Order: sequence, then C-alpha cells, then structure tokens
Amino acid sequence: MLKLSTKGQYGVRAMFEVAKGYPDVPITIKEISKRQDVSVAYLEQILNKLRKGGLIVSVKGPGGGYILSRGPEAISIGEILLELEGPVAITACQDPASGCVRVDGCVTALLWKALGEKIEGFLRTITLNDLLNGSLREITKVGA
Amino acid sequence: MLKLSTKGQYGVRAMFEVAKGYPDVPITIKEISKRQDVSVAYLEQILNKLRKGGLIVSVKGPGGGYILSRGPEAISIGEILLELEGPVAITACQDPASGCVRVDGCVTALLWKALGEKIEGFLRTITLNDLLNGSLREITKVGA
DNA sequence: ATAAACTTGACAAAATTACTAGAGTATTAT
DNA sequence: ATAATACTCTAGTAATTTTGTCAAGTTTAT
Ligand code: FES
Ligand code: FES
Repeated sequence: MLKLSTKGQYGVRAMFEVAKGYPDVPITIKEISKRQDVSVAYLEQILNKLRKGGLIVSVKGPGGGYILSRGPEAISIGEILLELEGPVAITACQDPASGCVRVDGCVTALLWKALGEKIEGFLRTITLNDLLNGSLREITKVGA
Repeated sequence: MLKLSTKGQYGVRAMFEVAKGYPDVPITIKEISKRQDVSVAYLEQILNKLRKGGLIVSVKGPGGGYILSRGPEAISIGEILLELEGPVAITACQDPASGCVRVDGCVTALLWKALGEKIEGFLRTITLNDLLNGSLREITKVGA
C-alpha cells in the first residue's frame, strides 16, 4: 500500500544525477538514462515537469543538459515529488482538487490528514544533499 | 501522491462501525453499508479479508453480524490496512514480494525504507479506540 | 422449514500508469 | 551557413490496477 508511481521514483533518481553536476556541469538526458536505466523518452517527460516547476534549468545545444536551479541542500525530496505527482493526498477527501462533502462528520478525516502531514514533514526534511553525502544512513538508524 | 485505495479507506470506516458494537452487539453488513454508504457486495469482500486476518469474527444466522475479535484499543489502523492492502511499500524495490537487484547500489533505497518505517510507525500507534473517542484531535495538534 | 446473514469465486467496467512515437525548436562548434 | 547536439511538446496506447458487481452457495436461529 501507499505506492509511489515510477514517475516519482525515477524523478528523484534523475535529480540525484543532475545534482552531481552542480553547479557547473550540465548532465544530459542520455547520460541519466544510462546511469539510472530509464528510457530517454520517459525522462524527457519527467525532466520537463521538473523544469517547469523551477527545480532545474536546461542548457541547450552541444555540451548542454540540465543543472539544478538551486543548491542541492535547498531542494527537498518533497518538492520533487510535489512537482511530479501533486500533493500528498492519502484519500480523495484530502485532495484539495476533489474535496469531500461529509468531511465534517467523517471520523477518519483527521486520521488521513495527520498521516499526510507526517509524510510531508518528513519529505521536506530530506534534501538532495542527504542523498549525495549518504547521511540517510544515520536518519534510518534513529528510526521513528 | 501516495494514495490509499478505497478498499483501505472503506475498511477502516467499516471497522469503526464494527467497533461501535463491541463487545456484544454484532453489526451487519447491511447496517455498515447504510451508515458508511458503501455497497453491500463490496463490503463483503472487504470484511471477508478482515475476518481471515483475524481482526473480526462473524456471527451467522438471524441477529448475526460482525464483532471485533479484540478490544478496539488493541487493533491499530496499521493492522487493518496491512490486511487489506499488504505492507507499506513505497516502491517495488521495498516490497518483499518483488525485490530489487540493484538495491545495494541504489541511493534512494534508504530513503524509501525510512519513509515506509515512518508511516508504519505512525499507523501502529493509532487504534480504533482513538477513532471512537476522538482523541485524534490532539494528535493532529502536536503536528510532525 | 424458513429466513437472516455470512461466504466464495469469477468476472467486468473504469481509471491509472508507464511508457513510446514523432515532429519540432533552440543552440553552438566549425 | 550548416550540421550536429540537445532539449521541447503533444498524442497515443498497451498493460496494469482498482473498484466494484453478480450469483450461487453455506451456516445458523427460531
Ligand atoms: S468520507 Fe470524505 S472525509 Fe471521510
Ligand atoms: S532501484 Fe531498486 S532500490 Fe533503487
């Protein structure tokens, strides 16, 4: 349960590769495709969204590619996923785009809201930098 | 992102209704259907899974229905969802049923693992009792 | 016996995901 | 200029998952 679609997963892995080149080496889609084993066509879609979201900038022409638009310590996993998959919305009722009529009388509304906030809070604290320098190992040790 | 399927949502709401009758009033599927506005046929599927998982017991014959097999303070939301949707598995790589070859070399493996544990930890702490007596309001106030 | 109520497995419509295809635009090295 | 590199964008589609429905049972209280 609570799966993340491949788009989000690939997106994070792609951003990791782009982060490696920060601040001055553009990474091409082709290179990301090779290193992370995701098709070029699919990555185009993903990186395009991330670019529109302002997380990366593209450099055209030979020697071009993608570069982070901010330092890796300033880009959280949460932001990446938000751009690719929209806000955390455990249930349709929690999704601002859908909404629910009976939300007031529903016993579980608070539950899903709390869970969603928990998740978002966590994802906001992890940045690309944590992926780059492997500091996640300690976080996982601390546990819940 | 990170949606919960309706099966899980309905399951929790159904368990909430069953919990109301604990320890001695069996709740029928028909009654749950009415109160939570979910079709009888679909609830059959859901409650059947929960029964097989040992969370509820069924009482047959007239006056029958479903009863919690343990007190509402001893049944967590996590257990309900586990039965209906399997373990939390943010990515296929984290799913014991699928697995991933490159798990050792993958930078994001730890990230998804940590997130999954965070979520499971949270869901384990919330029980049906919390839904019954509205204590969730305080939990959400505390925040992340 | 009879009706209430649960049990089970098969099946199908609908939605979502996970891509692929292909044509187009911009930039730069030579 | 021009060829080569590289990003940009819109559709379309096959596979999968979700979300149910249906119908024919079985069990039990009265
Ligand atoms: S049914 Fe919408 S919040 Fe519970
Ligand atoms: S690709 Fe399997 S763990 Fe990252």
